Amino acid sequence: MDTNIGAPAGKRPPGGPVLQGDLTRALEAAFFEELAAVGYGKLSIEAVARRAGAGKAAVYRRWPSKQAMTIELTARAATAFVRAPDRGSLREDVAQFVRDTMAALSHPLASRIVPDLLAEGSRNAELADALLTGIRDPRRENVAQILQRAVERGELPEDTDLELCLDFLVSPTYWRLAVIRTPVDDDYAERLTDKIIAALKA
Amino acid sequence: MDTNIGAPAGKRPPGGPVLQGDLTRALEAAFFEELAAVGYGKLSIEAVARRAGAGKAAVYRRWPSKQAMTIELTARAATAFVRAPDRGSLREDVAQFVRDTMAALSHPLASRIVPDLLAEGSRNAELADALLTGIRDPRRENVAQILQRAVERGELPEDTDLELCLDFLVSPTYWRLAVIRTPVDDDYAERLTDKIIAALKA
DNA sequence: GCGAGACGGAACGGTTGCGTCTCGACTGTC
DNA sequence: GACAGTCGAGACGCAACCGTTCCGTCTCGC
Repeated sequence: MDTNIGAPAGKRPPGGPVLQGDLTRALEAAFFEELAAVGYGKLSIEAVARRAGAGKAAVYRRWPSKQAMTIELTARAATAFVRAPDRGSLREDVAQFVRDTMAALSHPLASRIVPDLLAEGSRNAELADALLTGIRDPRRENVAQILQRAVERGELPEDTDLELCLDFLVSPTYWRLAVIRTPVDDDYAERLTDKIIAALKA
Repeated sequence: MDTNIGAPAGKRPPGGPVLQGDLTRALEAAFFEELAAVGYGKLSIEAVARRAGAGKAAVYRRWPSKQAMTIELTARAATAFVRAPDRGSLREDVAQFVRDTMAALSHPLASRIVPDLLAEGSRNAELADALLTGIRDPRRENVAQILQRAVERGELPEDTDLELCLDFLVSPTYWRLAVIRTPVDDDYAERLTDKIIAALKA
């Protein structure tokens, strides 16, 4: 299974001791697999090391705690998915955004990990902060650009309610793939896009 | 804090030994509080008993396991929120549904517990089954009635995509209150209703 | 007011994970 | 080829929780 969420890591930290990059990557993959398998609450460092075929010390040499490991790795993984280039029209921008979101949430690990971390965020302020600034804010900004471009093109009215429209752009896809976990096809994406645009314009 | 999610319980099981109803209710309240505080994965029977000021045996006398306790209590709590009476028009039906959903998800315990259990459901098939048949299916049926009534009134076309419309009815509210956890006001509910209806009709 | 049994509390042996530490083995650099 | 540092493995003491069992007390229905 593809467990490579986000960018690979080399030897880190830059000025510190030389850790084996292969092992670092193996630990990162093991972390995400374990996180998807048991959830943040029951995730143990021991299990991550075991899954990677490593000793516990190899983990503690790289990250001081489960929370620090989670924050660093998820933040890095999330930023790999941020971009929303201008495709010329609101219809195409939204369609592409929906496809991108579906692709991200169709990842078998991501669709289990994301809801779990969000739920954990409601009880763990530091983790919530990291998720907000590392994932929600950049995504939100990108999505806002889609709407702003549409306003400039005259496809949406000047007084468009950005806040509300942002919710509409993401929520149906998230609901479908990460909450009720029902698979989608290309046709669904098309029909969903039509309805989203109708909502944005209302 | 109001921790009374769902209906109260008397002495149960009906034909079994006589358990103290007050204690049963205290244990149920403690269960939901603990579930909201630490999540399903880290919830321990010891902590529930401790929170209720009871011995562990008092819990095990009532429920054989954490999973059984969760399934019984959440299913009971959820069915307390199921109804969608005909209010005469699609606009009013949707507005009421949005208000009901917001009220349910604004409960400080529910907004933490629901996402947590849904995330847990992705790794626990039995729990997922219970949530689906106990919560999703009845809710889904009720929401479908709103749409069917609208079709009969001629407010929606005959070939309305029920599946897709169902997603649109719930997802923005869930997203807002349970995922990004941003409070809403009455005005937000009104504007949200308008956009939902625009999406349904598209 | 009697007896059954539920009550809070505490202890049982067993499991799991914590974070630290110590092995001997291996690796990469100079 | 010497040496510093990482490697897998796992033992360490500590803590939490598991589900069960036993106290002595108290509550309830009869």
